[in-house]
Amino acid sequence: MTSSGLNIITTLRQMILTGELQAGERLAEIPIAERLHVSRTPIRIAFRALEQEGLLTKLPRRGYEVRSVSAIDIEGAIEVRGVLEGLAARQAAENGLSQQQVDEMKMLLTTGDLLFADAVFTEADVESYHHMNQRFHQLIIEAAKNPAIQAALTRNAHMPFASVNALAIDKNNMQQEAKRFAFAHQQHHHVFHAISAQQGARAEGIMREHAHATLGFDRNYHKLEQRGALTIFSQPL
Amino acid sequence: MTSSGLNIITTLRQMILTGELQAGERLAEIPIAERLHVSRTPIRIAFRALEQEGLLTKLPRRGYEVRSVSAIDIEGAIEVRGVLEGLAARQAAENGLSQQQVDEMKMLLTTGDLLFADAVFTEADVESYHHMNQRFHQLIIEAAKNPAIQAALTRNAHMPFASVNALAIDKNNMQQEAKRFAFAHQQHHHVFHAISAQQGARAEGIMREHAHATLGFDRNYHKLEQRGALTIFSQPL
DNA sequence: CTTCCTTAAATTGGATCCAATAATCAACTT
DNA sequence: AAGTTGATTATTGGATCCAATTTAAGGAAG
Repeated sequence: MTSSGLNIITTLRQMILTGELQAGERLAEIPIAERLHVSRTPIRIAFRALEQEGLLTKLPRRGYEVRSVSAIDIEGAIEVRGVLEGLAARQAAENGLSQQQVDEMKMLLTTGDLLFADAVFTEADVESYHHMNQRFHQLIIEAAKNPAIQAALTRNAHMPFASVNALAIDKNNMQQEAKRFAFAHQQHHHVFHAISAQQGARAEGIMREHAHATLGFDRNYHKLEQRGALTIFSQPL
Repeated sequence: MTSSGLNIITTLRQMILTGELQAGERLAEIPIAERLHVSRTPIRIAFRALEQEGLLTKLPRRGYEVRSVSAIDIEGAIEVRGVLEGLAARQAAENGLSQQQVDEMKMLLTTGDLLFADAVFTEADVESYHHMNQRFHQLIIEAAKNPAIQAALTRNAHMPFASVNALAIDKNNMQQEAKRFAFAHQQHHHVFHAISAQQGARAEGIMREHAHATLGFDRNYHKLEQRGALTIFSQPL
């Protein structure tokens, strides 16, 4: 009885995203199969799926390796997410929000506001913000009613985040980071306002810019990464 | 010795795209395996891959089915492609084209021009245009130097085209169709001009609009489809 | 000491076998 | 006659086996 209640693809994806399997690490079927106490069959399927997701790169006759991405790759993926979520925001504005969606968004925005009401911003707050933020973005994508957006995003979502692991924050400088988060959250308010007012073009523009808030703020995240103090969201702020 | 020189995923993808496997058709592993003279293993891998590509939908305990998409899905996917290729055009403009890329694009544009120089526009011309067009778009994506764009597009490329098969043209009305193609080709010229002039925003705008040329021109393609006179490109015009 | 050739190990790809589970159909009971 | 229950079938998921191929290593010869 293997311990995993969930399927192998999910397990492996988590192992990559959490950094348990490091970027550049070479993966062969048999060792991984033994490590997860399953046979090669599900591993083979998982490797191919993860390759399509962009988390693994196939090496001709040497298995797969965890994809490592450059800063350029990350910036490129952020641009892509920007235009996709921008499109989502515009279509959401065009479609209009349901009352239920409006209510939930207001609730999420208030939740975020409260995080910045306190004087201090802790790592626990980052976690809370992350959950709130994730749901907020998901709501807009749902409101766009365009399944192709979600499809394109899933392909991209994890892509840039295989090499680094977790939140794009400098844990040693939380005061500074709090300002970044607060700014990003202001953009949430503006996006919500634009969508509510059916201002599609404006909503799109804000959302595109908002994508850069993920980590484009200052470009020194490479240094942070090397210091091990960096963590990167697999979802935009 | 299996006959297929190419891999199973490609084979199945072609069968779906050409309509040999029809939209809504239910696919079980064993029958398909026998039909392609391979074992279940490669079929299982292929089904999952094709599911991720968006060509197949999984049915809980009943196998897979060829995804059928609605007109709304198609329009949504066109919007997505619009923003992605728009981004590509903008980044291409920002990066600038190499001399080699300029030369090839000019060559492609000339090739297209010649197709419309004749009085008549034949189905063979459509085929020629298709090849030229595909290369033109690919060149812009390459020039963008953003691998995330290509990744997001592959996920989307086939999505809307599982239900219909081939070219988005009304074969019974080639004169009219020729005008559509000619217009789309003019947009190619404009995009090329904007990119060459490093006008990123303009290049992006034209490209976004150009996506609609794929079939958004007149919205009666549903009727055409029902008449069996419709065919849809798996690449934009 | 270096280089080339031969051989063994590693590794993937495909085929088949076995188990688990859900769907379908038929029979039996009320 | 209809509904329910049980059995059979269909179908997927995982494990193991076999073949093909490539890489790596080691030994022999120059």
